[in-house]
Amino acid sequence: MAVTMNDVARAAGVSLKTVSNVINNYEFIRPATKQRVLAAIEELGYETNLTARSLRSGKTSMLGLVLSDLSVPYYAELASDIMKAAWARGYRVLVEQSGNAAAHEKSALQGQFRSLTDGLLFIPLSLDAEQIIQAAGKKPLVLLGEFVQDPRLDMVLIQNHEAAAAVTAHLLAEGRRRIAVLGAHDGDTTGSNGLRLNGYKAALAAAGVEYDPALVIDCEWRRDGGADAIARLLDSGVGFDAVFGLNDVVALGALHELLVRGKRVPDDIAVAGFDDIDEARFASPSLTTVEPGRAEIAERAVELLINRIEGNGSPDKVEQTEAAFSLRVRQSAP
Amino acid sequence: MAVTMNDVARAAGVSLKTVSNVINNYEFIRPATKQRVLAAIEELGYETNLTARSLRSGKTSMLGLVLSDLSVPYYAELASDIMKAAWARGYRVLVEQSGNAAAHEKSALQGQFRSLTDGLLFIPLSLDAEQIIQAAGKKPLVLLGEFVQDPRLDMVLIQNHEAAAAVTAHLLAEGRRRIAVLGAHDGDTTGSNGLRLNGYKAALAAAGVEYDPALVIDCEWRRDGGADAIARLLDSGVGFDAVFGLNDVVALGALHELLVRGKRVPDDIAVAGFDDIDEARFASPSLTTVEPGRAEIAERAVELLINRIEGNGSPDKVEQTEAAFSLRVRQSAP
DNA sequence: GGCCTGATCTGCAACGATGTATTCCAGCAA
DNA sequence: TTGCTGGAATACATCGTTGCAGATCAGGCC
Repeated sequence: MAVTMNDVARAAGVSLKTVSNVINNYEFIRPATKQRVLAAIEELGYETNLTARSLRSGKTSMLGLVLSDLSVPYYAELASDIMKAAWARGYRVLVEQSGNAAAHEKSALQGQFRSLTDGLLFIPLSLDAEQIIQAAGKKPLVLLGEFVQDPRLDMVLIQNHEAAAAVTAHLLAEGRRRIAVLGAHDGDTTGSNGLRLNGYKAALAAAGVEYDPALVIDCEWRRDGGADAIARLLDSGVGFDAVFGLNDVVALGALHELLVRGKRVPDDIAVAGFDDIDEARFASPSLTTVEPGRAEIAERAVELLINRIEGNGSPDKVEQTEAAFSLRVRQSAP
Repeated sequence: MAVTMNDVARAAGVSLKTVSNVINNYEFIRPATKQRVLAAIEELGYETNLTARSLRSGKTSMLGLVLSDLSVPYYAELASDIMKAAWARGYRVLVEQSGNAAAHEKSALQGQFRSLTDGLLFIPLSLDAEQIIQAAGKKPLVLLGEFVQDPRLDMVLIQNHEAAAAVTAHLLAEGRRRIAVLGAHDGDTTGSNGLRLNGYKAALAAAGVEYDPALVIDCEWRRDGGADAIARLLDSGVGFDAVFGLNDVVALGALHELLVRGKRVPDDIAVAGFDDIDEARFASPSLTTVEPGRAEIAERAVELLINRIEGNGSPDKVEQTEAAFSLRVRQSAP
């Protein structure tokens, strides 16, 4: 079997507990003893059994990350950043794909998944704040600001409204007046879709341009969703001179379909997205979009969660921070 | 604190071990007792402590997945598939990003990461077979057939050679004769780069077309790598009428740069890739590529690894399977 | 010398589950 | 009645660590 602390202790001629103390950097250990223990560890090739440590200490040094699906580029890139940030602080990340199913999200919040982690980073898509508060246990939980907003929960937010307004304002400044929105339903007011739609409306209003519900097309936030949506819009005969995809893959799907249909981008129709995934820079034409502060979100969320876990900071004060966004103007909407 | 088996046992008026037996579906339990225990579990909201179970049983029900970076689309999509396949069999996946660093890969093979998992799925990029065998412990290990090939190791392979040959043959059949290759060095013979390059050479030879080392440009397997590489090629003045990016992002980076430079694709230059990431279908023009059997790879690798873990199948026989690939002809090289 | 202090190290219990061995008991054959 | 069988439940040890309380010992001070 594997080498245990007991073996190391025997080899070094000290007690098991002293080995434990050495490993945990206990202050009062004679240098000579420490050397002896470290030598024995080296010689035997001892590795701490993390499972046993977890059981005893009640900590797993793992953060849970709940998102819909890693095959969504924005989430994959965010997950990568989060894992690096966690790694740098001595934590690992266990990813759970909810597939955007409410039941699955709920089980991730309370089930055994929870017991494997010291805290959760959660990108809710189906559950609302009330359900989250209901389902969540006592362990630290930080929401990543996509859909849900609530004063009772720690979260790191995207400036959905402001960023969407900035994109829209940019399109308006270019002279576009009929800007289609893909990925929201006319009535939406909450969630990323609603918040971004409202940002869009606000920018229109600020520019004195009339809001036309016929330009708002709902779709799945996927490439094929964007392609379908723009196809429907084209077929409907409603006129438009720009497209704002509420995320990049929707915009890219739409861009593809526009080009297939022989539209010139940006000459006939400008296209803009939201997320600034790596792909946006290399699309043809490259995609104008908004960078929501992904690196900052990952960094802050991990930091906040770990502070909660380790009991740093003010425990009673709910922390809500917003990441800084920035517009990335590229060829699709120069 | 959390509810333990002991609490459940007390509530149900049975011994702790009986609760354990119920949970583990032990055969001989009176239905009435089982009911009582289940009721108590329900009432108290008991959840198995997986850490304790792991310590006692020596199994974590977690698979490790070591890859370079989740922000690489192919890996993200593969990881998503793998997680679903594992989930369906009652396992979770713990992802470790090696960042393509040998030291990091090595530590993932032997370090504490290993002790958290029952087995490892490994996509080696820096280590060779010898190093892997040296570093790997006794726990099950399945390589995902990207770079390394060795008769001593379990693995699920991509048909790098054949698939690359198929792509090349397709370009040749179109009448292309000067096909640039991006992502390999002229001398490469091993690894995905070498194997794919060899497939390319074989297809050229089969068609009686001369191999020109000047058309082989090495680069990082990233979008910007592909863009840089094609820029260098264009600047060098070497003539070419097609580009084979050894993976999709390289091809897409090249495609972007070609269009920026005013080349018409596919009229002036055809472009093909390798991987069939979702993005390939929606690029403009859409990217001709080869689907390496990603879903099958994920499924088989997980199945094989779990069989190893659970001791099914023939333990002495090294398992090596190849996934079926298929060419996806799209606009960039019709 | 006796006592106190603080550095250093040790022993034991405990985290929450499972494996093994054992007990208990009803049913049935002898 | 006795003995046996096998279903059903249990007791106890155990996985490898860490927390806690305590033991040991040298040095300083009265």
